[in-house]
Amino acid sequence: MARGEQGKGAKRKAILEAAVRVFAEKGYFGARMRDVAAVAQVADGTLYLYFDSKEDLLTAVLEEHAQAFVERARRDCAQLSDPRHMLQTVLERHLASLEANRALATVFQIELRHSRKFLRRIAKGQVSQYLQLLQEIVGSGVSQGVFRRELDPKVAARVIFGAVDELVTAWILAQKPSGLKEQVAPLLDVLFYGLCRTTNQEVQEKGGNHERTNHLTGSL
Amino acid sequence: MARGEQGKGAKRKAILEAAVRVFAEKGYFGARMRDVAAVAQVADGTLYLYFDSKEDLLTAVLEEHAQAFVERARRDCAQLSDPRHMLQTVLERHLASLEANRALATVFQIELRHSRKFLRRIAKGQVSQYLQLLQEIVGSGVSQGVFRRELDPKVAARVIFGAVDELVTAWILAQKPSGLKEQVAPLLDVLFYGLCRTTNQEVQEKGGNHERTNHLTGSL
DNA sequence: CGAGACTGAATGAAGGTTCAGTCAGGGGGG
DNA sequence: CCCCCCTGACTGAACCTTCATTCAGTCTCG
Repeated sequence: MARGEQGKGAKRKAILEAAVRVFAEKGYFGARMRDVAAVAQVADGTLYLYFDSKEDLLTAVLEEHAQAFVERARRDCAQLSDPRHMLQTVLERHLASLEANRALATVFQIELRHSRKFLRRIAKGQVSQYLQLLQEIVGSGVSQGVFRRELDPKVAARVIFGAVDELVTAWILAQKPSGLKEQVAPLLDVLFYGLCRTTNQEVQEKGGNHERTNHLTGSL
Repeated sequence: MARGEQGKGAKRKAILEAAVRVFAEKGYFGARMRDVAAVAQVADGTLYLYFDSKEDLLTAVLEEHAQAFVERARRDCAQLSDPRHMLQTVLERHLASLEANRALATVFQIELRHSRKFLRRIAKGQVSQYLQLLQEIVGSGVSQGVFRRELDPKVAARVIFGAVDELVTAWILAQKPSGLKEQVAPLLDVLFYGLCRTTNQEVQEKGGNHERTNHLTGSL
């Protein structure tokens, strides 16, 4: 075996990468298995040596990337104690990893939501683990007294997730691919401090203190 | 003419409603035109007397509902002066109208994201108008001094949109359709006041003041 | 030579769209 | 007043394209 240039899973990996590109470009239903095969430089039938079906192929793409992401995010968080840092790290990773692979990002933002079937399957698995992680971060922030006591961690986690998700979708749809990582700062600013001017702040801070975004150096 | 029981556009309307139901149940690509025809109690060919194609049918569903929604939201806002009230009203309407028609909500949350093509078309139109409205609300909040000066209205609008959107998607995917409107309060709580405990609040308010949510009766 | 990886033309199902026909109403002529 | 024909909305069976998937065969390595 190992006819190809490299190791064993090389062909499988090639197919997965081709799938990301083709799914990203045409969408799941618009993508032809033939196209995937062509991009992977493989015969049509070969796809079926590695994946049971088109659906299985998409699922594999989604699950493997999502799983890797959530695992890494968890590992990163384990090293930190301040929930604000955790959130920053996780969101930075989230945006950076999608920014690094626009095709993959497209598949995640668009194809993942394709049908209730896919959404449910993935939502039950990886995405819910991601939400779970966010929820835990919020929860620990609350119990540490860093985050507000009144928060509903479930809703807060969804707000965070939805916000990042929306930024990514906007980035995907934009023709001029501006930076994504750069949006972490303003995003965190809104998430941490909200829209409203606190009554207490009403008078203080007059100057153009636009560097509120650098919160992580202030306290703690 | 007017063979049907009612007025002219009755058949067209029936088809649109049927389309919402079928698209919601099976997804765009899973939906059969035959099913739509059957639900609308109309022959297959009749669909093509009113709509050019399957794609045209989905587009019509999406655009007509979205347009109506944005228009109403704008009208509502025109009656209000406090941007917090505006936000509350708009989000309440958003959640309430989708809660009232789960099938429509499904189409919006899932089918709208089906392909870059649809997403782009709608995103350029109705959705961007919605984002525009949110951005204006944030902007006026900032200039009125109700919202923080440091906000990036564009990012803030996306955060708001993403948050609501995510709540709706979660609701769609949940098998037990719990209330959606009820989530407006905790949502606004997070959006208005953010995650972080303000340093000033550190000491004050100890009691179980879980009614922070009732912000709209406090100041202003 | 055998085993297994790989090929790609052939297959069969599916389903969007078409279009030749049906039918109900109405208007005009007998 | 009745009948007949015309109009056009409506019908739905058939068409035809488009793929996902299969499998009989080829190729290569050990």
